Amino acid sequence: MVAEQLKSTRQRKAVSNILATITKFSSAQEVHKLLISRGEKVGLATVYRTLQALAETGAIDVLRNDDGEALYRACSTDHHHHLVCTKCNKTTEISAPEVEIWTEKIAREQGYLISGHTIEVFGTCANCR
Amino acid sequence: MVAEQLKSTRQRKAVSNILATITKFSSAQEVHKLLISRGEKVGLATVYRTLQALAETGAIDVLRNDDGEALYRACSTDHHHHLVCTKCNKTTEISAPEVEIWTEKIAREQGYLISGHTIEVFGTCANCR
DNA sequence: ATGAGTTTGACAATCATTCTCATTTAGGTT
DNA sequence: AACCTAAATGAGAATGATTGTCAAACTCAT
Repeated sequence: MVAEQLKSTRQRKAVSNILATITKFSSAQEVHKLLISRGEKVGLATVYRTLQALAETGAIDVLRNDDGEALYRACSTDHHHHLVCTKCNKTTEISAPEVEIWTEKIAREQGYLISGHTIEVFGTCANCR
Repeated sequence: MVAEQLKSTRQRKAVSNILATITKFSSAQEVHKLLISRGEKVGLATVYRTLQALAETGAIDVLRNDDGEALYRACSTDHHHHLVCTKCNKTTEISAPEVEIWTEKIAREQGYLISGHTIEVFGTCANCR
């Protein structure tokens, strides 16, 4: 299990740059369209690969919408969760130390070895009300 | 918006019966295979439709695995969350009043009108360790 | 500048899920 | 019991996100 070294390419920079300007969770398809509309030439498969790679390193966050599509967003690097607007996908990061602790406790009680958890809160943001 | 009345069909009963015997989250495809292997003649599309219908009424729970596939399971009807084994998909229901409260608080602080939330804890169960 | 290993892109291939529509059925009505 | 009509089913086509393929282009240490 050797650590992968990601090479710095024009395409990867473009994806990272776009992500830095978006505050909502976006699908690979959306990111790709944005890139194209900006005049960046990047293949769709490359966008998929880049987003997945970034997600694996923890550089960006992933979640699934109701249709099972993967949505990505650049976030702070420390552990946190999300408050997501179901209308516009706008996202607010939230942290919840107490919930983390609860999670650990529950798992231990049931004999599980925790590998991760998902906590997303969905609703309508102030703007979309 | 008139309430739909679901007719009682052989196929729907078969799906419900199978679900009652499964304690892990299963995909529509898996449920379909199980039905077939039991000699039940049910179309794949019907399994999909039935599972979705059941999920909509809240009769069964849905969640998405890492690949974005929808997984279903018959659960208790009151509000709860899940501890899911990532190896075998075995599931333990958990309830978390304190987390519900926290959820409400956070949303209110951020001006969101909550529509729902997802809390799933993933790990390896005692058997799969 | 060079070479090995990565990455990319165009497009084909997957695969879960949904759609279509002709045929069958459930459940209420005579 | 035969009838009616909306709902449900099934077989297969269609969709659409995601992944695989592989030759060509690129990165980066030397």
